This record gives sequence, C-alpha cells and structure tokens, in this order.
Amino acid sequence: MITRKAEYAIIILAELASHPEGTVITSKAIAEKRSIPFNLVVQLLAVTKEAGWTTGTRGPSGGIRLTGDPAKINMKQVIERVDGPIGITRCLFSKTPCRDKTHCSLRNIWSEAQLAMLSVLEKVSIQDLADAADDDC
Amino acid sequence: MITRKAEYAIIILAELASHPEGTVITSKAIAEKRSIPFNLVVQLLAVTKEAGWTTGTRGPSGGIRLTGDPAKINMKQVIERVDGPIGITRCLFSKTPCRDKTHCSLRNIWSEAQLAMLSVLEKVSIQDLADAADDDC
DNA sequence: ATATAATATAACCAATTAAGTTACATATAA
DNA sequence: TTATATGTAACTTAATTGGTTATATTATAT
Repeated sequence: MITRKAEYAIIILAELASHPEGTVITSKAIAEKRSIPFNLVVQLLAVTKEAGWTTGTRGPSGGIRLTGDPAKINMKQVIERVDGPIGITRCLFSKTPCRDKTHCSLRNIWSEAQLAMLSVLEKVSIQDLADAADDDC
Repeated sequence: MITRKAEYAIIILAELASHPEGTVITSKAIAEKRSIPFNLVVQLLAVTKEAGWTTGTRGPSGGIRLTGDPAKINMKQVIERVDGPIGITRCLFSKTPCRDKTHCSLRNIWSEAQLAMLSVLEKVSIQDLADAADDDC
C-alpha cells in the first residue's frame, strides 16, 4: 500500500507549488493548513530536501520553498522517495527466479497491473495537483 | 498491498483448474506441489469454499475440487475475497468527504490509478492462469 | 550579543497487519 | 471402528505504519 506519509509528502509539495515563487512558507503553516501532524511535515521535508526538491532557511522569517520545477516532479517519484520501491505484491520485490510456471506467469500479471497503476501516477505532476486545487471538485 | 495469502489462493485455484474435471486433489498435495504451508492452504480453502468456488469431500479418498467454471473467476475477485476491499491508499477506504480541493483531486488520481491496476486483474481468470502454466516462461 | 523562531536529525513507541501455527472438531471410506 | 481427510477458530510472532519525543543547529530581529 502507498503509505499516508507518501500522500502527505505529495500534499506538502503541492502546497509549496501553489505558493508564489520566491516566497517561503513555514513547516508549521503547512502542517496547519493541510491538517498534517507538524512532526510529520518536518520528517517528510527531510526527505524532499534529500531528493533536491525543497530547501529551508532557518531562523525567524525562515521557511521552506521548492528548489526546482514542480512540473518535473511526478507522484511516482515522490512515493518511491518516501516509501521506497513500490510493489503491489511481495512477489514483485523478490529477485529470485519463479518457483514454477504458474507462479512465473502470475508474476508477469502483477507486473503488468503495477505498471498500469504507475503509468497513471507518472503522468501526474506536483504542478498538476497545485493547479487542480483551483478547479471545482 | 495484495497479500501473499491472496496470491496463494489464486495459485491454489489455478492448481485446481489444471486438474482433470471430476477428480479431486488433497489439500496436502496442493500444499506440497505449490510450496504453500499446508495450514494456509486449509485456511484459504475455507475462503474459496465460502465464495462457492470449491468444495471438499472428507475422509479417505476425499479432496478438493472446483465447483464452477474457472473461466468465470478472475484475480480481482479472489483478492477481494481473501484480503477484503482493495485500496492502494488509505484515502480510498474512507468514505468521508475530501478535506480540501487538493486532497479531493488527489483522491481522484488514486482512484484512477487503482482502476488501471484492477482492470488488468479483472481480465485474467483462473482458467487463464491454468492455461499459462503450460506455456513457456 | 542574545533571545527567539525556525529548520534539521535521530531515536523512540504503540497499534495494526501479515503470515503462519496450533489445536481441535467433524465426516467418511475402507 | 480406525485412519484419513476436510473444517473451524484461536493464537503467536515479526514487521510495518503512523506518529511522537527529544535534542541540536542556524539565522534573524531586537
């Protein structure tokens, strides 16, 4: 399962993307605005920083901002950064050869199903999400 | 995540489907042939029985057989029976309205991604898997 | 300078879930 | 009537998830 943390990270990035460029927003403000536990925001910003997507400036009047283009960050990338490799079944994590032919063809199907899912998530960027927030629901 | 139990159930059903009609196979034989813990086979056969897909006859020379047409059982159905409702994110389980618009559009994307995955799993039947076991890998 | 507001980092914890086990009950063919 | 098979339920253990706590570090406003 895609964890809540990954979902939070996506929301945090979308929040940052919807802010005027050049301005910063504090972790606390993000946490309050998007109803995410403050400590988790901080924790996840460490991940996004590590990925090179965000930077923070400390001290009073400090805050967080995006470093790059949110149109170039897609949902799959964020999920993988936060949760690690994606696998809809345990089977897809193992690198050992198939146990038998049924198992092997099954693996191909898991793989196909997962690719179908990921192709959707790859197509949606953080920018898309920031834009969507303006549309009707 | 799709659990290993669901995967086992699929393998068990495929094994049953690849047996000559009218014959039975014991739980123990299935367990050994497919390298699934015997107790899990028994546990999962309770689920497939409940679903109306298998029946067992007890006593010596007893065993398990399919009740219906394996072409009419698809992978999604089996997964849902064993694991319960499928959801690639926690979000998709909740029935509460969206917290905000970003969250809402995000939910739509999760939903779309999940549907893409499920449409693959819906298309593959137990019969397909039993047939595939004969093909090359 | 220094107090304060902010990010940064790491370790910790409780609840849930996954995977498998154990124990026992029931039915039936030989 | 006994051995062989399925059926049912409760239990156990390890990993994961979601979140908390604690502490360190940095930079600005006064």
